[in-house]
Amino acid sequence: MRLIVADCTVNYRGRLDAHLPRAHRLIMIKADGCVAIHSDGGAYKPMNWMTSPNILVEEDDSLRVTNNDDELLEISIHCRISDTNYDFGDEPSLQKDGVEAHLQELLAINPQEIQEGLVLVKKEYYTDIGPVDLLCQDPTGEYVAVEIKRRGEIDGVEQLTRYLEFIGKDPDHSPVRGIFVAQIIKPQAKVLAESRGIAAIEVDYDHLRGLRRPQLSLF
Amino acid sequence: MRLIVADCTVNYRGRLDAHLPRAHRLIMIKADGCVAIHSDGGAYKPMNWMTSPNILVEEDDSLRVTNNDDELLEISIHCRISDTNYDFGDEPSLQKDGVEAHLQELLAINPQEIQEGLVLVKKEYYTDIGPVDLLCQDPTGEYVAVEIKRRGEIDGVEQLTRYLEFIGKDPDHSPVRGIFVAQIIKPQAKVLAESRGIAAIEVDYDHLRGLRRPQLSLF
DNA sequence: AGGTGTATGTCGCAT
DNA sequence: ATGCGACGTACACCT
Repeated sequence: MRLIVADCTVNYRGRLDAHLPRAHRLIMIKADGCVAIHSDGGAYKPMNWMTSPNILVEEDDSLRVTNNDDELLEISIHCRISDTNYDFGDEPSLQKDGVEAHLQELLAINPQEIQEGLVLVKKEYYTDIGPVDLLCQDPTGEYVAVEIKRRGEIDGVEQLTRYLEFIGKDPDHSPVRGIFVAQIIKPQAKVLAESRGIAAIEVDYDHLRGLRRPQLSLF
Repeated sequence: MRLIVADCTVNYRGRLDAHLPRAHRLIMIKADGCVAIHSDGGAYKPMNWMTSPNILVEEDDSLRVTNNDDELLEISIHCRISDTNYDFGDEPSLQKDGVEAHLQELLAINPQEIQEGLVLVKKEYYTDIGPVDLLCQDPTGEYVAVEIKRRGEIDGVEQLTRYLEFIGKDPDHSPVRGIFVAQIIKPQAKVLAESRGIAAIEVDYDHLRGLRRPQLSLF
């Protein structure tokens, strides 16, 4: 990783045009070639950048970065304050846990936690318009499309509505009803869902995590 | 801006749990207090971070960053390779051109560029479910809701559909039809829009920028 | 504080 | 390559 601290002016031309007037900034060039320009405030994200792959042409007083989408990042360096290079070696992989995927797994194993009697037919059921999180059947044999979110908002209801519209046209899986599942569901999303005949159900992640395997039926 | 290059281990606990095994990385602490941990590859964005405002507690061999949402970023420093601090002074503001807001302004001045005879009623017409980009009227007096995107995709059509549904219920602005405007509209979005009776119209930003004022009518 | 929309969103996965 | 959904999305702006 190369870190250049410099007094510089920056222009970007591509998906939009952007101009950074002259000031002191950090220019970060990573091993994969991506370039980012950070100011000292505002946000953790850079003010300007160019992702990899790209072509970097360096001169004494400038860096010109281009990619194959005709985007251009041009850095004029008025004064170089520092310019250091570090070898970081290998990066061991980042480990993450606890996102929607996990919630989906837990509910796939325990669909009865969504609604009494639900049985899983297919996890990640791929339709032409996108994947349905869980396709289930209820005790009457009716199909149930389940959309799972960490936080339930309006766009999730829209998404499930599209799936229901699509699956409803498929005679093999029709009739079908929808259930919108999330840890927390916003009032608007709840209203929209119910106005469309979609059940909105909140589930507790910690409770689900406690269930290692399907609950044994008492009957 | 403070830049620490160090051999470190990182843990984040909050909206998810994440763990970064021991390796060499850059720790960036900006003037506003936000903290970001960058590896040397992958992307311009940090592997882990904590936005401002937060509370940073520093010890010889660790940084502990917490915020008021009970999120925790914990950096154990095994070996400090460098630790430097820079004063960047003021950051003059970033200037951007070509974002949706500009497209919206240009079309608000020249609604006839969307469709012959359109007249602007209100820019950013706020409804209870969100702002409609442009509310216009056509020569017959019918209301026209215009949704503007840089790139036209399905979610934009959904958005406009919600607005139309809502405005349609308002006797003062009913009947209403919709127009979906973008520089480029994806085929699926075009199909979805037209299946809902919404016109999908592509406009040229550079052409619009050339029109400083409304075109004079020839008639 | 909460809701909604934008972003040079980025990223990953399936088709 | 394109389509689609998730993201610790972050962020600005309006009610």
